[in-house]
Amino acid sequence: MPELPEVETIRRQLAPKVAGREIAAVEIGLPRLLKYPDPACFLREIIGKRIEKLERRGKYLLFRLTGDMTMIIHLRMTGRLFYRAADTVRDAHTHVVFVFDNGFELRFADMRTLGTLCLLADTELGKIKGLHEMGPEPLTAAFDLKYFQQLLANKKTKIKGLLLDQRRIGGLGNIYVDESLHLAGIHPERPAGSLSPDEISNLHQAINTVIREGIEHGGTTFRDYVDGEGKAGTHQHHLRVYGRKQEPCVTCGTAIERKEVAGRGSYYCPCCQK
DNA sequence: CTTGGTTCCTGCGTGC
DNA sequence: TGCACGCAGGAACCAA
Repeated sequence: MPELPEVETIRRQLAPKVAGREIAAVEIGLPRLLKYPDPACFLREIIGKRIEKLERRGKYLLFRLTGDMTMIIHLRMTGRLFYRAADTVRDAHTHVVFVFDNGFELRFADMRTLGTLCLLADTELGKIKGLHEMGPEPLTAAFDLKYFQQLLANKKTKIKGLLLDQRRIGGLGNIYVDESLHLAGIHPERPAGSLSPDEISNLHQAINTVIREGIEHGGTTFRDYVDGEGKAGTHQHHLRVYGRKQEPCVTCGTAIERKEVAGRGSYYCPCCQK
């Protein structure tokens, strides 16, 4: 499942390839993935546009186009983007193909088809609520300790649920939240407001650490994620708890437990996460 | 303000 | 070997 480090890896890899490319044609195999505008309008607007640069905000990819327009892609669970020569065999579940002016294509493939594509004028980007209302991201100046302290203060909600809320912090998903909580030694069900100042500081640092490590390792390939060339990341070899049910904790050797918290499968060490 | 449930979707693991 | 079932979960949405 692509979270901030996976989407950033894709962005870094695709950016130099798609920047400057003109979109000569688009093949829409599964129209319902185009959430806005309707497919006919989408086609009419995007043909002939050039990609000026590729940006990312949280888990969204932003294709900045000529004519002050932006195409927004969210990969959700199993979405993938591939930059491939037009004469190569298409990957399974390829649903939308952007044909460039240089013999290459950008292909959107998605096994579960939960991913979304939108095309908007820059002035109407506010229509994408998840983007517009997104909180600050780890590793940015806005996500400082003071912001994080205020975020947790007096909150009764479980810390895991709070960390997953994109309106509060942008880009975290299930894997990196579990990793952050383990690194900081905090149980996922702790009420957010119950964390001590030291715990808040440790967790803040842990979030930045796991996100930085995730990016350095080219993302986590737990099941489906691959980058723009179809290559797996390597961070799965560095996971501390996620997916390690009944395996020994890397810190204390206690068997890792799995439990549903905030509606998500959650892994934690019952010994070092209190 | 909050939390919890539902929906979307399909490959795969499990159990019989 | 085959089949039914339920799980995986990001985010929008709704109800309480």
